[in-house]
Amino acid sequence: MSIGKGHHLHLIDGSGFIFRAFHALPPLTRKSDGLPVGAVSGFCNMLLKMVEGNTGDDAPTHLAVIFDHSSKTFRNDIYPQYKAQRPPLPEDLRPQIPLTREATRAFGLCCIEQEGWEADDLIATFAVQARDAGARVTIISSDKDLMQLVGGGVEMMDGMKNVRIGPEEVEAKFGVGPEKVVDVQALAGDSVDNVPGAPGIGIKTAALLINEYGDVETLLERAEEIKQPKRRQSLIENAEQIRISKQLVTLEQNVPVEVGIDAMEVQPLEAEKVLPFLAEMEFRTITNRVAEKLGADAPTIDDTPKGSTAGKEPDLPTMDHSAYEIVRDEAALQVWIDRAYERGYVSVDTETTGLDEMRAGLVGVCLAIDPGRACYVPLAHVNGTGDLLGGAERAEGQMDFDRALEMLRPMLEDASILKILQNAKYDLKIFANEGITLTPIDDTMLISYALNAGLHTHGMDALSERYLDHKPIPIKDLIGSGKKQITFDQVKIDEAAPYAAEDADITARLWTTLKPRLAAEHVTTVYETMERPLVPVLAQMERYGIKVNRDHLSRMSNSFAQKMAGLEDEIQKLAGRKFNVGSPKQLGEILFDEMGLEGGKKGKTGAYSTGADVLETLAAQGHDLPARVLDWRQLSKLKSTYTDALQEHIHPETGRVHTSYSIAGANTGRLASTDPNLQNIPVRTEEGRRIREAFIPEEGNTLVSLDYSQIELRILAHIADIPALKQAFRDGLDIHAMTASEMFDVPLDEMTPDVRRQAKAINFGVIYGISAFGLANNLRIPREDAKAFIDRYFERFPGIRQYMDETVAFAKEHKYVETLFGRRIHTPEIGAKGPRAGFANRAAINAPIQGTAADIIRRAMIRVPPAIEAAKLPGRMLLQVHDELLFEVPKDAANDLIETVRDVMENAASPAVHLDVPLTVDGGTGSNWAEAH
DNA sequence: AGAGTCACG
DNA sequence: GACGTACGTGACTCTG
Repeated sequence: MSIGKGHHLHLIDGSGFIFRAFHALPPLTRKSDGLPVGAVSGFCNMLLKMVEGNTGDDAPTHLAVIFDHSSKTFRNDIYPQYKAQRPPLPEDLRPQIPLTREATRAFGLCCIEQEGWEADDLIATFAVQARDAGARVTIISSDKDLMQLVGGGVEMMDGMKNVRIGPEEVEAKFGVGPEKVVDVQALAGDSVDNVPGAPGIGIKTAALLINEYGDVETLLERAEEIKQPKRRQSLIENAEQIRISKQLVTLEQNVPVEVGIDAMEVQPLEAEKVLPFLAEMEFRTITNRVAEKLGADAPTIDDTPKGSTAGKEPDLPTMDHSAYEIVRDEAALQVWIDRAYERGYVSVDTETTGLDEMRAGLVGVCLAIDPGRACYVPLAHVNGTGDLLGGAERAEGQMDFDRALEMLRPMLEDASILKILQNAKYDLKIFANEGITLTPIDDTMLISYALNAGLHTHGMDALSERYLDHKPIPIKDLIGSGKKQITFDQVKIDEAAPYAAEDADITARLWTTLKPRLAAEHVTTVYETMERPLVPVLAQMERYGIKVNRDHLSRMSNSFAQKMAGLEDEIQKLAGRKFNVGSPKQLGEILFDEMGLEGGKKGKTGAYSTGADVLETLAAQGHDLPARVLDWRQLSKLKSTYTDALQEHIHPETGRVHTSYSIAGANTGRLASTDPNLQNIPVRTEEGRRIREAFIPEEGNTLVSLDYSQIELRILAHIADIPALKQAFRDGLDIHAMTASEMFDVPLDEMTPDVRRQAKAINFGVIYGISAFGLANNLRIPREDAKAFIDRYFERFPGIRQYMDETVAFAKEHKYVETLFGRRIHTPEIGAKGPRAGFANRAAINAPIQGTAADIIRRAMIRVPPAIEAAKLPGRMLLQVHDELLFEVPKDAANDLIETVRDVMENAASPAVHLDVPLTVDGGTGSNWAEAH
């Protein structure tokens, strides 16, 4: 049924309502776990009123709730300051935002939001579509920006005050009719949204002028005629600003909407959808009211307080592999897509031919609607393994690959359907290969990471066994291992399906179990601001890769090989026999048994230790063999790990190297780079630094490197609250020299490099949870001297000792520590007996510092792509190395890029945290990474 | 598979 | 008083 005459469309301004409910209602938290739900409660009451109150002739036939999607819209391109001064979302409101979406869907209502558009633009578009089709439209909102839409069958209703707003009410407010509202707004401006308007002109004057001249354009053309000098001057001087203001306040009525108004037809309230949601929120009154209205039994609400970690496990149906469906045709797939739309969220998993997203092909897609309801959609399975002549033939019983993706695409890209994944970045990249942008997403791996970093790993198998008490089917059962390993497309569909669908099922179950704990354990903000938004950013960086000069690496490899051969000969001559220089065991025997050198220490395995420190000590005593071995080892390392291995990682089609970042690997919040690790490319030695020369920009471009200066020490100065350090950073002093001066009473202008070096080692030592032994080792000084240094340091900076003690005490009490941004790093080993106690204490001291630095650069990385786009720059972010970001940018835009990114990086802590020390960022450019750094 | 070594922040 | 230690990572090689 198409919308038209006799129909009545209600468009509810969801975002506006949430804010009003949040501020108007007293705070309310869910009894069982403290989750703030006041706004959700107010929102549900409003929805209920909508559903209940609309029974007469005036009842809507169609209804949709519209939400703002993100803050960035075309208006920011026109005017970057638009809504820029808005305070951040209150902490108590943030976790409620997704819940209001859920509430809308639970009430069986159409829930709409769309990337790049404000709710107002969507409302305008739908209102005009419905009006033009001959239907009546009521916009439920009190937002004055929507008043321009009133008239011709469109009216507004203030949902809270229950007041109708027609053309008369609009005129009473603006002094002009609805069609002139934008002109008045353009002149008057709006301080809340940062619309500039004409200074000195308010609504009254604006209305006067518009009534006289008709519209903004005519007014500006004839501005000279205005008698009042102030007004005339303001209009003439601010003409451009007024025109921009009009663009800002004018709602877009032609948004390319993803949902049609026909889909908004009102559905009857379904008890089985709405009651479980209300019960889960623990809204007793509303639950009972709705149950009564529907003639259904009200579900029992269990709101006994749950322990912070011992949340009651949801009752999940048992794993049943035979319940999984294999989807082989369009009709069957459509049923699952419809279910996803009905539910509003869906678990998704992909099966592919390999683990490297840049080379893997999509083999099948799994969907799970709820725990236990999952399917597998085979797409590219083959029979057998193929032969030398070409690929194997396509297996029977699969739907067309492209057709399936075209059917899935709208759902996968639909802003109103949440896609739940385990390790979302992987699937995001696989779908990106097919031109599909998966959004929005939730990631069970990252939910677990936000909750449990430090307690366990966050892979699916580990999470399933831990939280679902279920061991998933091992992939090896299907594809084998070692030489006989096959790829997933060669697995028979009937065998693949239970494994594949199970993964989506497990993901759905993990989400049900873990997601509610985010709010209960107060890490929703961590997840929402530093984990979830990072996924698409990293996916893009990884897919883009960095160009590497193969010839450069190849030449270095050859040169290293020659030098190594020479050293090997020399070493074996010195040893008096042939042996494997790469074998620490053989080397130890040569050095300490055969040559009888002093200092041989056996480790727990009974082998001599031949680490660099041992060899260096021997070399310093004048022994040539260990000195040669050190040289050999350096070359061996550079050759095998870098010049050789890196070449293998150059992608045949892109000519670039595509690393993969693990988001949930490091306990502290740091990223880790793998396959290849691009976070440990040599830089400390001259020889090694030449490897960085192989990392180059595309023709006409340059590499830009921006890195935080001393970020961890700055964070330490802030957290431990050390006035002298904070002041030194504010004054832009050499922090190590200043520390040395303070400790050793040497004036800054008499500082020697060696004294400064010692102070630097102490500064770093503090970050690591200093010990006399560690410092002595590092500086190669007697332990007593190291201890004296540390005592002196604590004496001069007493806050450091206090920070260390307090952090360990906090860890002992809570079994976790926290970064400034609320990231929790669990410290289960704290309080252990024996040598592990020291480890745990130092890790606890280090984690808030390292973790806060990691949080800051994560925040920067999330803000960089939109900032680059807002500045209309062509640059791309390529790599992250803990405190450094590397970019590729056309040469003529390099300076602008540095300016833009530096601003983002230096202000990345704001507004969540105000640091007492400035963050400073150094930038450089070059035709390779060595130059740029 | 684990230990040893060494590259980075 | 002894324990044995700098924090966080990943890749490669040897070895059993």
